[in-house]
Amino acid sequence: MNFARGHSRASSSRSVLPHESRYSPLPMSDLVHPDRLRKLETLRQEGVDPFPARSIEPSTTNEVRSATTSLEPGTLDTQVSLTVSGRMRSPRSFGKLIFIVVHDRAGKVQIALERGARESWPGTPEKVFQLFERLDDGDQIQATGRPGRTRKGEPTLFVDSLELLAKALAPPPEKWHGLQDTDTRFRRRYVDLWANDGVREVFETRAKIITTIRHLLDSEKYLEVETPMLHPIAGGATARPFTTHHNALDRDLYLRIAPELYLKRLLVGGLERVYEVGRVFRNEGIDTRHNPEFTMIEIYRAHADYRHMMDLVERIFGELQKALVPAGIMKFRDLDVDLRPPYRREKYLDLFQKYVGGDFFDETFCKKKAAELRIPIAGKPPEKLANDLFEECVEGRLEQPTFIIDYPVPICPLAKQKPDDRKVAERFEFFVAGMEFANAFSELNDPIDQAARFEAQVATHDEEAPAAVDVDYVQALEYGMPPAGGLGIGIDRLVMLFTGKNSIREVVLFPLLREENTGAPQSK
RNA sequence: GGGAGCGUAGCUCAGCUGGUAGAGCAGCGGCCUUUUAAGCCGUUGGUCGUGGGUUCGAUCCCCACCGCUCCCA
Repeated sequence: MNFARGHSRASSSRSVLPHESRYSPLPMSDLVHPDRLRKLETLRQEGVDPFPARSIEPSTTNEVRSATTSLEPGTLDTQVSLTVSGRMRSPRSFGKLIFIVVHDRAGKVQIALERGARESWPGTPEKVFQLFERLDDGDQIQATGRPGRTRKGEPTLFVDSLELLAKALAPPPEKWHGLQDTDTRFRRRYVDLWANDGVREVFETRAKIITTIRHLLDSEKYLEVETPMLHPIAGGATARPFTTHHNALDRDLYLRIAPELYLKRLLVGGLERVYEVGRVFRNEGIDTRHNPEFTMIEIYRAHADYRHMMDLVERIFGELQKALVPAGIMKFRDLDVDLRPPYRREKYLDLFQKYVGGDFFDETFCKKKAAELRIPIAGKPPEKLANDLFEECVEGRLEQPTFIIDYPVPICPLAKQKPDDRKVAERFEFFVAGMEFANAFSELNDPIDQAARFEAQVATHDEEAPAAVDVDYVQALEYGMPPAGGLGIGIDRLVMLFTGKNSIREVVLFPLLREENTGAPQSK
């Protein structure tokens, strides 16, 4: 789409391209700036490659700063020569003195071109000033020079030599406000990451969350595995799958909606403690809490049940809290959330009684209450309606970390019943600030029971139910799966919590967006 | 799915009950050796999201559509 617009710009009266015959057929975006192209051409004519093949391994901006810590303002250390590379921002020219900020992965540092010699230093060569005339805000550059401090004390690299590493033909966003438009931010995440403060930190935190969990599980002797993303039958959760097609096999496949059934096959295989961090795909709407592809971690442990998984959640959240929220208490959506374990454990039916004000299994009560709350009743099975009441009346009130335990059996198709109370299943969900973060149960391992539940699911012909019974999975159970606890945690939500972001799009690097569009009506 | 708001220069935003558009930053031409949102003088740049309607005349009013944000389901 940009291609077409690029063409139209190139052929319009306001052409950006200096040598139209040479450039206009190229599918450049319309962000390419004519002045920048002109400078690029000038550099080429002067024998400077605006996109050189390589650069040297530089010091980080941090290391340059460190080299200045013991220096007095207004001095520089001529005994040291450092090279720093990155994106130049905010060039400020005083004619004989130029300041530039260089951004790299570690942060930023100021560099200075200074015309005229000091006693100890000959100053920046004239040809560097000439090169500067061809540079623009946003270019990738590499500077070598002496660490020092300005009169105001700002750590600064005083430049001996300067190279262009890559010309930026598209201008960067405004230096103070950055990119504000959310849509553009996510479409051009490669700009958002350096043009807006705090964006990169979100993804650094994201990586830290995942490695923290990995380290914990590895230390507890779990094996990290990778199971198929292409599934013959989309099972292990209730959701509509994406469909795809394998040409050689001439067969439809589904992108996985959960890794669960493969991970439990591995329990049958004797691996006993396994986990997988990975993407799952659910063909549903897009909003601030849902992206069609998102990241889950699922953890299975043989000879354990849901109580062990609750303890594991406390260890995981405890580690994350220690690593990311040393104070223990953090703000999330105006709530002060205390993340220090242990966490409250409340029975589902008790919470139902307390907040909904009746009995889960009392259909008459539930219908009356639903009508009061204007929750749609039509066509819903009684347990679904009762659970809707629960979600409406209870979940939002669970501000501090809370385990909801012992769910009614009818809403737990994959969990074992409690031996001493057949009405409830060994299942919990973990809530913080009204949001669900984990879901776990004592896993069903009776192949006969499992086959019957699959069949019942398929018989509903619901769009979110599997289209066929996963006979291979039932067969796996026929070989005997040890008693096991299973746990799933939504990574994106975790990142939202620990970075204080309200939208999943803020914590996914490239969230799915609608097609970019000129606004013209679509032909149907 | 429902409600509210938004879409104007590369970026951030103004634009009064309707008279075909402005600022700051960026760019370009100057001046400037201590800035860090540098400053000063001058200046280029717009299909006002798209399409239709009302009107002598629409960025503004109406309708539809596209996209984004927030709230609700």
